[in-house]
Amino acid sequence: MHDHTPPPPKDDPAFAKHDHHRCAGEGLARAEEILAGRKVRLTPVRRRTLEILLEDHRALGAYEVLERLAADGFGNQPPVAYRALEFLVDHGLAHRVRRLNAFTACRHSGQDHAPAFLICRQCNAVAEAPADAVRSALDTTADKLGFVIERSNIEALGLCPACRDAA
Amino acid sequence: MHDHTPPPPKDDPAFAKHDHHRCAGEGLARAEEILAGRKVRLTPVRRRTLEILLEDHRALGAYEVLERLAADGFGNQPPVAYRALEFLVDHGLAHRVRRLNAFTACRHSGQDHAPAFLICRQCNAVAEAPADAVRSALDTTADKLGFVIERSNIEALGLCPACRDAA
DNA sequence: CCTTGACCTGTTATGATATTACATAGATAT
DNA sequence: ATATCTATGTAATATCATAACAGGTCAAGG
Ligand SMILES: [Zn+2]
Ligand SMILES: [Zn+2]
Ligand SMILES: [Zn+2]
Ligand SMILES: [Zn+2]
Repeated sequence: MHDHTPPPPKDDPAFAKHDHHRCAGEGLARAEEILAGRKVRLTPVRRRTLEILLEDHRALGAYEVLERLAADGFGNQPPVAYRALEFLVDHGLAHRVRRLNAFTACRHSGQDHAPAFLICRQCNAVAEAPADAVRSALDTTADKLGFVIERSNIEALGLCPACRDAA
Repeated sequence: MHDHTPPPPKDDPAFAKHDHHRCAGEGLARAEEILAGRKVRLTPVRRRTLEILLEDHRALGAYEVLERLAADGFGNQPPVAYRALEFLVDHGLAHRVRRLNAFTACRHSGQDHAPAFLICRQCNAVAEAPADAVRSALDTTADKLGFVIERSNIEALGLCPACRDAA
């Protein structure tokens, strides 16, 4: 007789070793595809901002992004970063993580969308978890009160698999 | 022949006319009960802060609270408000609404807890919706990735029943 | 009683996050 | 080429939040 062990957890790229160079490259490529359809431009600042966010599966504060941009020869005043970030968020290429007052690259540009964020308090990794079930539960809840949801943010703080094991 | 219309939505107090004087009074009374058990004090500033939050089913920014406190003869520097608010949040008598950088009185002190917030973008009402189903969906989602949730915030922006009807 | 120590309040100063307003430059369309 | 729209840069300011310290209140233990 053999055990029916539960299926091993499927790690999110944010929490597992992976070919991140490729991961980031794909993010950028997908962004270009998506924007090509719309009549908007992925200008140098915007592109660079996205690259910066894609470097890591973390969320960066606007000022952190700004420093990087300034170092790359772009403007060094807050609106430079905030505008580029707003553009990315508006086009679904990045998300704002309210709990952290920070921004993170979207890892599912175009698809799915309406993620839940899982934030590791130890290593600061931010994963975008599929949230269809969560959204649907939330919609049902709101519906019972006659409330119409337009936008929502679902964010959880805790420990990623690696940091939990290390503890 | 009669219609089987779906059951009417059960309004949250935040969205419906109700005896708010009583609603606020109960909030304060419940706070006293809860704190009585613990060895902490509901000092004048703290009590007044809670009263201010209870006045309305809205979320108030810390500086808004501070103004009110100062007008009542308390200190007029940010820590005065932030400390009182932190105390209330720590003891489950108020919640922080991250989307608004603001605080709202808890309407279910002691009970349940781990609400989802429904924020009306029109009238600014904030309702605390029961979030058990949502949390459970979120836990399941996190579990699949091996992530352990410690705290989470679930907030939705949209239109309350009244404002939706008005539109 | 009166000292001690915990806790609370007040104040100063500063840090962190975000937006408004305006000027200039670049792209697009006629 | 010119008008128009969009994007960028900068200055100034608004908004949100915390650190550090000084003084006051109060209850417990001597
Ligand atoms: Zn990656
Ligand atoms: Zn981690
Ligand atoms: Zn009420
Ligand atoms: Zn409303």
